[in-house]
Formats: sequence, structure tokens, C-alpha cells
Amino acid sequence: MSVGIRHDDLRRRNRAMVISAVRRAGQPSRTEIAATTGLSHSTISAISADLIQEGILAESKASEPTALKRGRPQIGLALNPEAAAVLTVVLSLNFLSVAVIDYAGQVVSEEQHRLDTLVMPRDELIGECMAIVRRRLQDPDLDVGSVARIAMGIQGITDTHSRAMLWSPITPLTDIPFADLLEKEFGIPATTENDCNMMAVALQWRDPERYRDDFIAILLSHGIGMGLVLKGALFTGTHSSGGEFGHMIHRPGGALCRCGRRGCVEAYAGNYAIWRSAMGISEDATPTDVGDADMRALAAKARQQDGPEREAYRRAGEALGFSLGSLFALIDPAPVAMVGVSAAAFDLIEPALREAIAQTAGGQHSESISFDTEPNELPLIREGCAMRALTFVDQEIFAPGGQARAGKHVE
Amino acid sequence: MSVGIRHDDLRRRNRAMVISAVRRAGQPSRTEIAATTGLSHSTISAISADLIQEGILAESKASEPTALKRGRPQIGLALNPEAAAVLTVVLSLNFLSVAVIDYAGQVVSEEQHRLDTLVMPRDELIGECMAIVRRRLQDPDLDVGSVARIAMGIQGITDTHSRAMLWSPITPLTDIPFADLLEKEFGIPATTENDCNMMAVALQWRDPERYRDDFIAILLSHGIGMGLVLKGALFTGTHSSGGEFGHMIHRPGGALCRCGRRGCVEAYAGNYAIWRSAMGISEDATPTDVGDADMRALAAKARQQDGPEREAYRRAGEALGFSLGSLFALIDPAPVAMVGVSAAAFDLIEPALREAIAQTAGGQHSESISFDTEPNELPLIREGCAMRALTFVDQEIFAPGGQARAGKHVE
DNA sequence: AGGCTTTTTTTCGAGCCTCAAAAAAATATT
DNA sequence: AATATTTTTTTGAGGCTCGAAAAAAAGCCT
Repeated sequence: MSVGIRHDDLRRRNRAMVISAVRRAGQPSRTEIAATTGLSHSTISAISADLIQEGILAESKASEPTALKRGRPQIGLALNPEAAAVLTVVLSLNFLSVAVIDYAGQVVSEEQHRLDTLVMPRDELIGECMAIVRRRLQDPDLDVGSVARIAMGIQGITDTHSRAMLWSPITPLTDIPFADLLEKEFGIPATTENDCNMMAVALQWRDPERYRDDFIAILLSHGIGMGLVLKGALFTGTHSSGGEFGHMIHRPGGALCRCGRRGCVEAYAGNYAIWRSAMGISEDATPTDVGDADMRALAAKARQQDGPEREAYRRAGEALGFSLGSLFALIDPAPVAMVGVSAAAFDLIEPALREAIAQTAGGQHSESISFDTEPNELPLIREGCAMRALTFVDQEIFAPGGQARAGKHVE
Repeated sequence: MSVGIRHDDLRRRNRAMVISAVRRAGQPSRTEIAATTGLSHSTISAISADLIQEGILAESKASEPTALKRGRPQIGLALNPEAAAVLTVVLSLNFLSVAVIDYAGQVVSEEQHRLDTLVMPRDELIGECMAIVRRRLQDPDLDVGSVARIAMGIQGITDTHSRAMLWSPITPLTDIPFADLLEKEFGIPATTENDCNMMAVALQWRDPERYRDDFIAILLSHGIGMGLVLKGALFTGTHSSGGEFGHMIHRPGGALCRCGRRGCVEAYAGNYAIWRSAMGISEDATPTDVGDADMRALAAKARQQDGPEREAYRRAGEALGFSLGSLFALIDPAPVAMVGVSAAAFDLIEPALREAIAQTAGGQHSESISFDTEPNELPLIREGCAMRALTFVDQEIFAPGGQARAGKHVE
């Protein structure tokens, strides 16, 4: 049952709120923080004095060219980059990348690595992940505060508590508890996050104007994934990362999907599905991975002339449109960001998509639904992981105490 | 942006928590409240003294046959039935019902009324609603505390803020701001709620064991509706009541739905759709309303022998199964309550439903998905409205102050 | 019956937290 | 140099929750 508010929670929450206001605003003055949080100046003054004394915030000496105004000039408060650091791990098809990020959000160090995820045995895959993290952690250049959190973004389904990868299209392996493995190996709290969810988190930070309370990030790549933000919060399943938009049923008993089932959206709109359709291969054929370059070539050909290639994109658009319509029937329409290599071919997809969505209950105002595209998902996933980890540090380490009161931060 | 916690919010929230604990538990002692809320005994003592003094709670003199225990006996705290009252209005196809309910949740007075919703002009429909409410409010037997809240449950789509009915299958009229009309007429704060959402709320109170954090209530009637509770909270769309499960697309371009579109789940599983299919009427035929008695007869016939009737239910099950599978792909599987006249025929629907759902990503563990049935939706809707209104009184009237601090309750 | 034990509830003082108002600080304007 | 303006800090008051201790209200035991 929901629990009462203890007296100590008050300061904790307001501390977290101040930190969050600074992270969001960049260099707000105390007065600005008071305005956005609704707390009094004295409270903000007290809390920020604490945070500065603890080395979490710092007064920004950086002489911003503030407009000349009468009165005492505002002093900007900024996150102290050295207060902590976080580490992101992004594991996607045949690709592993790691970055160390300081408390202010700047990349300090990074490393990337190609590997054959599809065929690697379990121990080797885990070993590679651990090894690349270890190398980054032992980097002598790394003099930023100790790494306080690891966020791993994985293409695939994770559990609600962000502990494990349950299933992934990039490997036949299942149920790898990456978070536990990382914590055990490095003694640093870690989470395992779904890639599309991290895309959504990143978009929220990148463009809070457009992606604020309700929006959808859809990954158009080998598979079809979705990250969903509703009422300002990331939407996840009750047991898993959820939002498996790609496996909503478009046509019962239809085309063969990579997941082994039939008729999923992905079986019409995933890279392999578009390819299969364009090449005139049977819908029952086992999906094969198609390189990004091949997909770009396919899109170019589809643009050049009408033919099976263009028809393949049309069918993908139709599948996406009807399924988005079904989704919108549940949650109401929201802005959409199309991410991934096939988002670069969205011009080929959009007409059929809009035509389909207009035939659904969720697409009632289909012309007002806006789409944005972003061809490269990896930077988004990393940014999302970074923000996930950083906000964890903000809330759980620098404003600790929730239920199990953690050790106090000592200066 | 999220707002800081003021000092006065603390007491307010804990007050609300105590009230909520009492409503949930029935007659908890102070000690029990302290345990469930996590607050200290002294705090509970102080808050409950206030609440008793204000006439919101009362010590239950009712000599419960508590097991003989050593020590000072616990004093049960109960809601004071006379602290306030709420009024529920349920408007469904050709039927209007109103009830007055005391603060403890007991029905004090009620009235029901048949009317032709499908053909009534706007003014008349609104007039009937206002008249029946006025009669109940003026009932001389009504000596319970003044009515503090009205909750109206309507079959159809409402807006997020529960102010208006946007669209409904029971009338060609649209955009009726019932909440505003009621408030203006009677000066009592009111809301307009979606019927299926209220069903879900009621189930949560009726059987909190089974329907706690994640579950689905599906109305199988003329149309197909859904109320969805995720992570303990009612799920609504971003602009409307949302959860229009009945208008997810089952077969793109398929059977004609009552909403004018094609291929919706409802066009296969709504009463009219089952009837149409059983009678061998074309899928393109305009939907007609079918009486409950006819539906019961149809189900009986389907049970009796294999034939087009049984096949119609099978097709309904298939549509429901694939769509539930798509839904579960998004939110993960959860317990389902089937409500409404066709829920009584769930035995005819279930086999095909399970077969279909097993073919979807969301139905991975389809055998573990459990269904419960409840043929009568009206009592559920009324209960849901009652609890909705009562918890509003709990939180907004008896623990006021959120942002715009309301006048304090004076004894 | 009367004292003892057990459990619940209330009382009381301490420690925090937030807030409003006043004071201090820092700069532009006159 | 004095004044005006705006931001930040200081200070005292009031409220809230908590822990400990006291009070209350029973059953238990001799």
C-alpha cells in the first residue's frame, strides 16, 4: 500500500528537486530554482548551500554575458562535473560501445568494439562486455569522480526492474542478468535497459519542447521497437520492458516474423521484411539480416522508380499505420519519432502509413499526427542511458533515504 | 515541472493516507493504520484525533467479536457515514440510474428510469439526467450529510479530465459536458467517467486480491470496451478516457464496425457482430442493436449444436484473442475480467480466444492468463462511480490544500 | 481480589524543515 | 556618492513527525 511521508523525506525530496532543476535548466540561479520548484528562497538557499558544500553543485564562475540589469546579479548554479561519473554500455547487433560520462553529462572517455553477437557463446558475450567496461574503468586518464552507476542499453526485452535481458534479437541467448553481473564484477550499481526506452528518454532531454509528456519513439531497423512516454513517464510493461509494438498483430496468420510467429508488424516493416517483400521472396521465408548499406540502396531504388521496392515500403507503411492506429485507440495520438536506418526512408513509408492510420479509430485526426525522423539510433541510446544513470545518481545517491536509508554522502 | 513539497503538504498527505487506510481496511485500529502507512503511532494518534473531532472518522462502538487477547483492546476507526454523501449517475443504452451513497459507501437512495437514448434530442437527454438527479437530491428521506460530489458513468468516450462525454454509442449526440452541466445546475463538483474505467475501479475494490496492480476489465456487450489498471492506477488516454480496445484493428479493411470503420475488434466480437455472423448476414451490413434476451438465446443455441452460431462465437474469440495478444505485447499479460451479457457466453468464446492468443507475442504464457466473468455490468459501473466520488471527497475535501488551498473544513 | 503482564493509545520534548520578513550583498542609475 | 533594484543570506517562528515514556485498558495469575 502507499506509504506515508516521513519528516526526513521532505528534505530528501526537495534536495532531489533542486538537483533535478539544475540538471534540467543548466545554470539556473537560486531565484530561478525557487520559481520552478515553488519552494521559498530561503529553502533553496539552504539546500543549495548544502549541495555546494558537499561538492555536488558549484557556483558557475563562468561569466555568462547576462543582460545588464540593475540589482545584485544572479549567480548561476551548475552541476559539479567531478561530483561523480556514470558509465554507459550499449549492446546492439554486432556492436558494443562503452562511454564514461561526468556528472555534468560530458563524455570523458569511450570505446567501441565490433563483435559477432549472433554466434557468440554466453560466456564470451558476457566476457566481452565485462572486459570493455574494465578497460574504461581502469583508464588512467579517468580522474573524474568515481563511477557511481552503470546503465546498459540492450536491443531486446528486459525485465521491469531493469536487471536482466530476457530476450533479444541480437543473440539466441536469453535471460542474461547483466545488471547483477556488472554489480558483482565492479561493485557499482547497474541497470539493464531496453534500447527503445532509452531512445525515448534521450529525446525527452534533447527536445523537451516536442517530446515532453506524451510521445512515441519507434525504431525502424532490423526489428521494430518502441519507447513510449505517457504523462511524462516512461511506459513499461508490468513484467518486462514492454511496448513490443513490433509484435502487435497486423494480419492474423500472416507473414513469418523473426520471432517465429506470424503476422507481427515487424514481419511487414522490419528491414528483413521490406527486403523480403522487395525481392519477391515468400512471406514464409526465414528472415535474414540485411545490412544498412543494402537497405539504403533499396530505398534509393524505390525512390527512383515504382516497382516492387516501392511496394515493399508501401506495405511497411500500411502495417505501421494500422498498428499505430490500434495503439492510438488505446493511448490517443501523440507525436512520433521514427529512428533507425529505415527512418531515413520514411518518405517512402509515410503516404501508406497515413492512409492506413486514417482508416483507424486512433487516427481520427491523422493529419495532425506529426512524425520526426532520426536515422541514427546509437547516439540516442547512449544519451538515454547516460541520463538514466545520471538521474539515478541525482536521486538515489545525492538525495538518498527513500525506504532503506542509504549511507550519507560525506564530503 | 514537478513541484517541491511544501511543509503543509506533509500533514495534508498523511491525513489523506489515514482516511484512505480506513476506507480500505474497514475498521482498522490506530495501530493497524500505523503499520500500513509506515507512520509513527504518535502521528496516527494526532491525525485521527483531528479527523474524529472534525466528524470524518468515528470510533466504532460496534463491539466486534475480537479474539480475546491480552492488552488494551484495539479501538476500530470507521468512516462516519454522515460525514458526507455522493451521488452516482449511470447512463447506458436506454437506461438511466441514480443513487445516493453515504460516506461509508452504503446506498441511501436510488432511482432508475428507462429512456430512448438513441433517439432523444440533446436537450431532452440532458433534461432527463438533471431531473432524476434533482429528484434524488430533494428526497426528504435524505438526511445524510450534504452531497459533496457527483460521478457520472457513461458508456462512451470521455475526456482526460473527466468533464465531458465526447462520443457515445448510445446516442448520436457528441460533446456533452455533463460534468459542467451538473456543477452549474446543482453547485456540486462533478465528473464524467467512462463506464469501463469505472468497472475496473469497482473490481479493484471488490476483489483487491485478484485485481490489484495490473488487470483488465473488458465489456462484452453491444460494443467492446475496456478499463485498464496498470501499476495500481487507472490507465487513461492522453486526451480521452482511452483504452478503446474495441477499436483496435483486428483485420485491416475487414468487417464493418458500428463506428463506421472496418476491421475493428468490435466488428467481430460485439453483440451485433456475433449476431450478424450467426445469422449469415454480410459483414458489410449496417450493425443493428440486439437485445440481451436474443443474445442469451443465441448462446444457448450455440451450446446446443455446432453450427453458424457456434462459429460466430468462435470468430469473436479469435478477434478478442489476437487483439488481447497485441495488447499484451504492449503491457504484458494480466488477469482479465470479462463483463457484460456476452461474458455469460464466455465458454463459447474462450477456446478460440486462447488458441488465437497463443499465436501472439503477448500470449507467450497463454495458459497462465486467467479470465473471470461477470454478466452484469451496471452494478459494477455504479460501484466504480461511487468509489471514484468517495475517494475524491477523501482526498480533495477532507484533506484539502493541493495547490489552490481550499477552505478548511470546520466542525 | 489485587497485582502483574501485555497491548494500545496518548503525551511530551527534541529535532528538522519550511516560510516570511528582515538584513546583507552586489550592481546599475542618478 | 547616494539611491534604487534585485538577489542571496540570516533569523526567528511555527508546524510536523518521531522516539520514549506515560497512561489506559484489558486479560492472566496467584
